[in-house]
Amino acid sequence: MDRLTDESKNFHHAVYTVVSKIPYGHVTSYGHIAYLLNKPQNSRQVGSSLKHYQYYNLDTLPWWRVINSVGKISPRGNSNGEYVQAERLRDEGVIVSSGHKIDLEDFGWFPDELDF
DNA sequence: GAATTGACGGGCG
DNA sequence: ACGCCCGCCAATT
Repeated sequence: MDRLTDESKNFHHAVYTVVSKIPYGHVTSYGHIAYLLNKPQNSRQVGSSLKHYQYYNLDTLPWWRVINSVGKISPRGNSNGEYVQAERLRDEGVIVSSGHKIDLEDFGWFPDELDF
C-alpha cells in the first residue's frame, strides 16, 4: 500500500512540516500550503498527503487546521471525517458554522513565506 | 498502461 | 452565495 516515488515522499514530508506550523486555533488552505511549497498547482496533492498521514500520524499532525480556499471543511467521500474535523476545530476555539464554514478573516493563517 | 478519482482552485454566469 | 466547468497531477483502479 505504500508504493511511492522519492519525489512524492518528499512532498508528503514537506506538507507535514508546513501543517505542523499552523498555529493552534487557526486554519489555512490546501492551496496555500501548495503555494508555500512553491508548487501552486499541487493543491489536490496536499489533500492526498493528509489522507496518507491519517493512518499513523493522527495525533501529532494537526490535519484538522487545513480547509479549502473558500473557508469550508472539505467533504470526504463516504466518511464522517468532515464532522470529526469540525469538532476538533471547535475544541480549540474556532467558530465553525452549521454549514461547516469558518471566517478566514478571524481564523486564517496565510503567511507569504515559510520562516525556518 | 489507459482511464478514473479526488480532504483542490479559480473563473464565470 | 451558489453551482458548473475546466485545469491540474499523483494515486488508484
